[in-house]
Amino acid sequence: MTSNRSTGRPRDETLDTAIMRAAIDLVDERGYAAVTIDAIAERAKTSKTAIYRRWPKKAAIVMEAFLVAAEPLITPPDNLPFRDTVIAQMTALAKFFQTTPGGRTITDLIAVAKTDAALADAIRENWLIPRRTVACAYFQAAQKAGELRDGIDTSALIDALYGPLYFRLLLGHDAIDRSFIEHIVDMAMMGIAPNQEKSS
Amino acid sequence: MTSNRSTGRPRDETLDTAIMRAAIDLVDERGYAAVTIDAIAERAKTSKTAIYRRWPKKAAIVMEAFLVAAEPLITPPDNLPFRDTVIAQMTALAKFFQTTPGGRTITDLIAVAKTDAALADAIRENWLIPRRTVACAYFQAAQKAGELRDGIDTSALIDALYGPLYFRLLLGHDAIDRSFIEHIVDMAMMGIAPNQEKSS
Amino acid sequence: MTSNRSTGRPRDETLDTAIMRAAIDLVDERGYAAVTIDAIAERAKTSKTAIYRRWPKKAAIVMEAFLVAAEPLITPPDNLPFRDTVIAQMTALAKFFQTTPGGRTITDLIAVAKTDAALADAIRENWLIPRRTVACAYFQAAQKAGELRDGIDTSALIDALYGPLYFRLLLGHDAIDRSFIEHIVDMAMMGIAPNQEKSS
Amino acid sequence: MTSNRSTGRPRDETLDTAIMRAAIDLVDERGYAAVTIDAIAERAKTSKTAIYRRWPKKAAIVMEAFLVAAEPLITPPDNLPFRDTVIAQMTALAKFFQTTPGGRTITDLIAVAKTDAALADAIRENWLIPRRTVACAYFQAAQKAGELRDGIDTSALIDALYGPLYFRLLLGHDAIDRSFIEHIVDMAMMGIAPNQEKSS
DNA sequence: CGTTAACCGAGACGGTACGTCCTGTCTTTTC
DNA sequence: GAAAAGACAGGACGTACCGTCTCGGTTAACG
Repeated sequence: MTSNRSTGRPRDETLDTAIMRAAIDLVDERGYAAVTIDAIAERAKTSKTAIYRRWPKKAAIVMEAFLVAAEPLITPPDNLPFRDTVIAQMTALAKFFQTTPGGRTITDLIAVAKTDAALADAIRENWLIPRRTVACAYFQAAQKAGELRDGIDTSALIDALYGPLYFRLLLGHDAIDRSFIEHIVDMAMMGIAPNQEKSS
Repeated sequence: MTSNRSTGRPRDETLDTAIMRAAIDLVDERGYAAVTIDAIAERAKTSKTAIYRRWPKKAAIVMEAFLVAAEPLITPPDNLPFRDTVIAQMTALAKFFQTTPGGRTITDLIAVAKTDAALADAIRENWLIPRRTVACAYFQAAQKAGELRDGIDTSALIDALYGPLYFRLLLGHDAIDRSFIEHIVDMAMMGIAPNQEKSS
Repeated sequence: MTSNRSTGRPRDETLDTAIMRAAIDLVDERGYAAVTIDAIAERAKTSKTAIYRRWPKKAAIVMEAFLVAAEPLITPPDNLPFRDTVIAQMTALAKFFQTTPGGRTITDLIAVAKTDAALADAIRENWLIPRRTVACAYFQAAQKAGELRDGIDTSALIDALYGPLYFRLLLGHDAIDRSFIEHIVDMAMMGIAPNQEKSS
Repeated sequence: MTSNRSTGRPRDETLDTAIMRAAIDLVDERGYAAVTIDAIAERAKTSKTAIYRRWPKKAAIVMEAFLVAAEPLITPPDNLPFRDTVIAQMTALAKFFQTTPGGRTITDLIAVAKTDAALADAIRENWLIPRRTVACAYFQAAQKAGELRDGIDTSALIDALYGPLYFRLLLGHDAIDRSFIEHIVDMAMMGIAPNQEKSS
């Protein structure tokens, strides 16, 4: 046990959420780099001390706030057809990224993670891997059910589907809309589907 | 011609390259965030003045240095078969990203671009779009030659191929090796190839 | 009471004096213009932040340091004869100017004050006027006691006595010694003394 | 002979005056410290090069400009009474200091001279000593003519008269007007005049 | 029911980098 | 060879944040 601290003034737990709320709002308003700890403290009507007592650095606050803001893991419903399930999942993710303060934050975090190994680990372990695990399970089930041809690397498949989405999100060179998602899925699908024949 | 300024001491053009060289080396050694303008000036044996006369901020120096380093990368598509050509291009890009100082820099630039609109524009216009244009032309030629089935959005195709690559590059959750590239290409290929037949 | 600020970490008051000490020593060693804020911070073993929190500019630091150094200089006029009192005061001032770090500083301050109205005000209000007020009171008492002839403008008298002293101090064209002070006083005295008669 | 340079483009002698004019005007407008060499060059519609070819530093330009602007040495007319002559000389000096750009500059020069020994020398040799020499001669003649009592140190007398004037000029604590000058002269006079008697 | 210990706010602390400004020198073309 | 234009190295400026610290003052559970 790390601490069974019993005496002393207990932490004000409303502060945790107030700080994360302030952090994620400010990041959404100004962009990650332009947000200072002082500004977060001011917005949350608290002090730097209270913040540093909870998190070691800005990235950690924003990371936790992002995870809280993120939708809980959704296991894909089994009843829909394969294509519809994949499109629904990708659409939900795109919507989260594009319409919520928390979602817009992930790109900043990914960006900063390039110079912050601890943050990179946190993103992978708390965001990426859980989602990949779910997706992987779904695809392997589909594979077993004969919906995917043999020889598909499910890990590469996940990247083939979600990679383009993150790519446009991070580079911003083109829209992430229904049409784009369908194109990506269909291009993958027809390669994934078994039983295809080709004339050379 | 941008300027026909004739009087006054001309700029020392060796300084331009010296500064960019220093910048990109330092970024490679210490990481983008840890590099200061003073350090660049010292490494390039010049002064901050000379640097600020040329570029408005660190990102601009590094961006130009990156572009110079990446210049020789554009290889005209050769006469190989479609699949080989695509794999060769992607492999070359992956190699640039992973083995050269300039290449390792792009992720930092993409990161910073999230809070620097001018840099984001610069990346799109000077790096991304030129490459996409070349790729687009290649794919459209292939389409005309009957190597792609109808209905393929070449823009989405580019993202389907390169998106996964950038995705792993930026998130670092898995390796970018020969096998991965082949998986991505093959998944795309088999959906792209015309004349396929499927039994549902 | 200047402030009843109660919260927050209190200022380290030893820093105030350490900074002023460093400032005035450096000015004495190198001359006002050659002293930098960084050098003061280094000498005082503190940071620029701490200095700028207290004073807005170099002149303000040095001004306050000068005043602190000059504080003990104000000696109440004693019971000596008029001429002796005046000579004693002028000698004390000359000695302060010529032999102490703080005293040598005043000329630099007067210099800078020519392009710094706030400093000029500070010098007048905190240095010049207090001393003139004391001197003025002394001369008016003497006037009442019949030691000065009527029609003497005490303000002009002060300038007549101290003006030559500052003049030589600032221009440095000649020595400020006992003999000079006596000459000045005697020239003034004989014009000031009422009812004087002289035999050639 | 220093140089009988015959070849090459001759110096543009109008530039000398243009630069000095610009320098002294700018000092008058903004104060010595706020004037930069670049600003002088711009105002004089010339370049820094041309300035540095002529003078080694800002102080030297301004010093020479001041001397040019200063009235030529005036030997006091013999025909006036002693008191009138002295008052006329002091009034002329006060007027120069207070109403002309050049005159307002001297205080800045004296100020800067405290940290510039070469300038201090220049001021003494080119401004102060010539004037003191003339005044000294005048007072010694007066002394011989019996207008001054014995034992007067003419050097101290000059300081007693002009010191208060420079003092008010430099400190700016009070006006330099006709009344002030008369007070100073009269206080000195009555001490200087031999054999004087006073009623009441 | 007082002690105790951690919390809270406010803000000072040492430190680092910033981007600007000025200095005095230099390098080039033009006159 | 001077003039003009402007680039050059160097160095101080004053500002902004960082992450740490020191205060006076809560706020509960423990004893």
